[in-house]
Amino acid sequence: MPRRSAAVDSGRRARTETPLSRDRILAAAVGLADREGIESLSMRKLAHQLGVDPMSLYNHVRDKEDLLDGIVDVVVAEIEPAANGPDWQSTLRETILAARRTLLRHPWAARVIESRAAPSPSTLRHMERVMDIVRSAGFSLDLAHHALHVLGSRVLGFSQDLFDDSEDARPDPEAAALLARQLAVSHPRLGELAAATHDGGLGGCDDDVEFAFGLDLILDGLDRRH
Amino acid sequence: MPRRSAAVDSGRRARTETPLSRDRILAAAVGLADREGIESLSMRKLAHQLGVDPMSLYNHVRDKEDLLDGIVDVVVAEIEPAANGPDWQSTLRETILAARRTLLRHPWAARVIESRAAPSPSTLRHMERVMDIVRSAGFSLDLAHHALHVLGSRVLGFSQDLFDDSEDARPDPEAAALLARQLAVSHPRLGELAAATHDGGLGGCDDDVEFAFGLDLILDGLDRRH
DNA sequence: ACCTGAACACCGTTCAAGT
DNA sequence: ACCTGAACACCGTTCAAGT
Repeated sequence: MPRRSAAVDSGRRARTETPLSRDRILAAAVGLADREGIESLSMRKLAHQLGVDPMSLYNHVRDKEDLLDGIVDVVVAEIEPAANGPDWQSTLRETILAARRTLLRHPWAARVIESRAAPSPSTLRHMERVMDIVRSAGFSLDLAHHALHVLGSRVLGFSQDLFDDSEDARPDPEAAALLARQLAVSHPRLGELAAATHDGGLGGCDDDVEFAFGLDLILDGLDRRH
Repeated sequence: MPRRSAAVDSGRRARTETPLSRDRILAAAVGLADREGIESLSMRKLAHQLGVDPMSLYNHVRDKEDLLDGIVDVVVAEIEPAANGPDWQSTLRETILAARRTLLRHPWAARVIESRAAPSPSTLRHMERVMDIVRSAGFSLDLAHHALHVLGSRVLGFSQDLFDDSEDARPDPEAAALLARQLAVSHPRLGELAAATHDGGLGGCDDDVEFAFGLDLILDGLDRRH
């Protein structure tokens, strides 16, 4: 019975609202991933949310891989181009920080980008911008190439902080202190690090500060090799 | 009928061969992932390969997440510690290259490591080694902390080359040349890069060279800030 | 041309039952 | 203590049928 009423809804929607389209599907998929996490993004749930039969999606999307390619392209296209700064460092820095801001809005996106075999059109456009900045600054083709590699995932705004530092992944203060004391026994070098941070755990660092440190270190290194 | 004979086999095995254990399960899982890829690693296939009922695994492993935690720990434990070199740079370099060699043997491992929320015991041991190298070299706690972050996934041997450069992902030469000409129209900076590489495609770079370039750039940068 | 529903071949895991 | 099988609640996708 809910089945039937859903079918009626979808019939109504198809006539009175915008019909199904690839863009509408991709937008809904991004929204679903933002709201419920990427692991909750299934063809079936996505169809349900659009008020449509699961198989209807396949008229606009080849398969789930194609859907993932599509939402990556949508997200990367959100990265706003940076204005030209006084030197290549500041333009490149702003470009990469703009990418980071976009990726922080879609926390699932970094992982999905990594899982794609090839760059999407918007990703190519973004890489082109990065290459243009360094080539215009006079980098040799070879150094520009190295730059693209060493900047790695930073080009797309994520630095691969391997473990979860997020607020809600942190234990409460006394648990963190206990952990730090235990760590100090078996892993003294990590222990002293944990003891020095604000909350006594291994997390608790400022991601923005760490990202900027790494980015500037790389920009400096490239400048010296330039 | 195959069902029944499998049950008999498993009964036989349980008496004549080593019984099921967490270690045996993890070893089989690593082997399965090595041979057929991580996407083929399911609880059901793993049980089948061990000649055992799927649910038997749950006596030694809490759930699939626990299994993934386990195989990450096994792989990272394979990283051999580096001997002390003449300076901290060479010791750290060798430690990170050792990690890279291990991760290259298990191409699926980098992605699984990234998906874990917290470092495994062997990962902590490895990070402890890295921290010990820089602290023994006189790095301040703060700089050592930054170092761990900026080295990022390189500590575990992967540099996050975002897109597939592998041999078999490369198109044939004439197709690559065509792609390069098309790229040159819409993305001139990427086009000139593609034209300059050996096969005319965007891939075709030497991953080892790129990894070493990035690693040395970071080591130099850390040295200057030291 | 687009949408649908039934069906197939998979998943991970709970639970009650066996030894 | 360990193992098992049936069962549940999911997946992605093929295919034949509808409009």
